[in-house]
Amino acid sequence: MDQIKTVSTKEIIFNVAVDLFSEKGYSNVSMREIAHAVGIKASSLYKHYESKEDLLESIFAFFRSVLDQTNFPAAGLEEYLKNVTPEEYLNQSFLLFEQVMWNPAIMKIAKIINMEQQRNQSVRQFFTEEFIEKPFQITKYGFDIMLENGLIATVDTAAAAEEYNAYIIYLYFEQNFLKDEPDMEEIEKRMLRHNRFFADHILRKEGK
Amino acid sequence: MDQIKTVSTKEIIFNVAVDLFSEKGYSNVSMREIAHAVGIKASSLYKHYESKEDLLESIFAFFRSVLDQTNFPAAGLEEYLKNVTPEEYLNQSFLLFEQVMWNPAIMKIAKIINMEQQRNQSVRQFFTEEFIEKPFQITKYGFDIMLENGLIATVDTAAAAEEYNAYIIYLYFEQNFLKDEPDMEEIEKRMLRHNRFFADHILRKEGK
DNA sequence: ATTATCTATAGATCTATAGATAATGC
DNA sequence: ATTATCTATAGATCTATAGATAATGC
Repeated sequence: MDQIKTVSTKEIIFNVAVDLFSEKGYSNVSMREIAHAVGIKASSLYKHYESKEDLLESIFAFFRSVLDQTNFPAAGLEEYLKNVTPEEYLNQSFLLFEQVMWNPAIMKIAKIINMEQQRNQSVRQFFTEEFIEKPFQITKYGFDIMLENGLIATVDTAAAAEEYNAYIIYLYFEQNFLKDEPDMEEIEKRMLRHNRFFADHILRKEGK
Repeated sequence: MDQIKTVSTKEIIFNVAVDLFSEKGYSNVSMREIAHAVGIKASSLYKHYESKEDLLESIFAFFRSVLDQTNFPAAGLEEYLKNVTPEEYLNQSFLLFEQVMWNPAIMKIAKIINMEQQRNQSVRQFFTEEFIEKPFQITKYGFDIMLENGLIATVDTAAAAEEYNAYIIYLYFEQNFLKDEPDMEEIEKRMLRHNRFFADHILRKEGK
């Protein structure tokens, strides 16, 4: 039995605000402009959100909740890694990452955070943790396991993990923050090339 | 015969604006606030700059002129490359890059551009060219020469150049856009590690 | 009956200009 | 004499609230 999902006015306001804030920046979007795009008057917005700041905070809260729900499965990783090549593992990891971070709503919010970082230090801190620190830990952990099992060449796994993730974050910066419209096809192509390049030059054992 | 460099009010306004815009974002800084930091009244600003937008444009113009003046010397590169190791070359290139891009004023303006990208597409385009496209061309050119001369391992120089620069841009993003105060010592340390890691794993010829 | 929207508007703030006054340069 | 600053203020715009009116749910 399917249930029809009706979109509440509150949700419409939320989505319109994400669109406009990500395109023009928080300060350059007025409540009147949001209301007009929704199809109501500015004063009516205040029935749904206490203030403009509250609206922004709810966007950040959504971002937090999405990332909080995302747990990259660490359990079973050891077993899994025995049955794949390093390149396959990297490609598989990218699929998980892609679902979360290369998701349209999240990309827009990341753009807002990037523009409005000075406004909310705790959100920027959260973004840094989720986007830089956690991926580093997970990537290093995977490399450590592969190294222990003799599946990859001897390498400084911390340096390798940082180098590996740097490219991904660079790609996000280039495509999501510097371009009007990210090109998902190009992104996937370049990620696959990155994974192959990295697997071939950093991880591959001599003669293999 | 030394000449004392007196700083004009116009220059003071410029510097104060760069500081405030980079800290709070263009839209969150009022002309009154700038004037107060300079020590004059807001109306007096208009003797020096036609408008707030004009002030921002002059900051972007300064950014353009600094980068336009910077020409990485391509002439003589072939000869130079014969007498250094790949790692030494990368370290040397970083010194040039550091002087331009890891310079306090340029870093602040880059931060403004990052925050206000939606405001001025031509500046963002210029930033992309100078920060991503040109460095890629130069880096690839250097790798090509070294490859021709048999100084490095056989490698896809385009992929290698992109990978190499991605880390540098990532580091800029992390330190200049995500942190309050970039740590120059840490940046140099990590750049040197990056160069060594890259030279060892990507460029180094077998058995060398 | 309750909730969502509207009109009208307060009060703050922002950019920019007009014209008076003070400071500077020859 | 010219240039830089000031005071005063116009005119626009922005967030948010008060209270009236319309729409919705039981």
